[in-house]
Amino acid sequence: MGRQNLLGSFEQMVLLAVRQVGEGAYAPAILERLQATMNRKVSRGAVYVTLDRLQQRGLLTSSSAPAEPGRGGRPRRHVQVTPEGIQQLEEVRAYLDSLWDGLDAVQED
Amino acid sequence: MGRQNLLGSFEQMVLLAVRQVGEGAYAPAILERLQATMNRKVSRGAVYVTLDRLQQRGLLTSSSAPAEPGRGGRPRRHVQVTPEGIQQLEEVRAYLDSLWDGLDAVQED
DNA sequence: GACCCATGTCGACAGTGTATGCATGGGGTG
DNA sequence: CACCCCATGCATACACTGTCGACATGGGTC
Repeated sequence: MGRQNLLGSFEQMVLLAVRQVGEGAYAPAILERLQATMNRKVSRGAVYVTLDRLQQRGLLTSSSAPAEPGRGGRPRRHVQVTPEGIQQLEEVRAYLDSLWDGLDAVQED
Repeated sequence: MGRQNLLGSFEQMVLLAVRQVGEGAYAPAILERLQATMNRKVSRGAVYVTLDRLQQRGLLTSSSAPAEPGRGGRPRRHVQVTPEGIQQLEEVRAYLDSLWDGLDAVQED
């Protein structure tokens, strides 16, 4: 069983975007942040599905915000990264950092 | 077609491990490096398959080394990351760095 | 040549990445 | 207040990645 899975690349980015957006983080805002960073289109569905899966794994929690005033729409789903989520983010980063170590200097060839 | 895919987490790690091992990089050595870094078991198959896929995408090249002396075995398959591979590694890292920006400082809450 | 070890390759299946399209809930407008 | 519209969210589908276990191959050793 791969129950010790690493976060995927996109999952990491979504979690990080959630943290960056902060307080009222919800899908559309996260999406925008992602697109701005990666400089390319990201589909809404991709974000929602990833958010769902992350939540099922306990890496983030969500709460339904009581509908925004102004232009209508369904109540927003606010998400927040859990400590566990933060921990996993840091874990992957540590691995990558460790593997990058020493590689920046010598750009072979 | 998702032909503009990001490197997955594991793919990144494999590519980085290849670069770290350097010259005679081949699966078992890469595997060992990976396990040491992640501090957990990684199956040999996972490494080989990933190496294959990465090669098919042109992110690394391989050459069959004329069998090692000493204790027998099949000829080793030496791999090397291509410039394109390096570029993609840097791209993902840039995105992640960008998203991490500002999150280390304030761990309030 | 029987056995063993180091490598490499296959095939299968779960998990992640991504897109398209449907569902829902209010706000305007006539 | 019926309808259209827009902002969100959700569901489905399918390709790509992550992982494993088992099988294949090629040389040493005895």
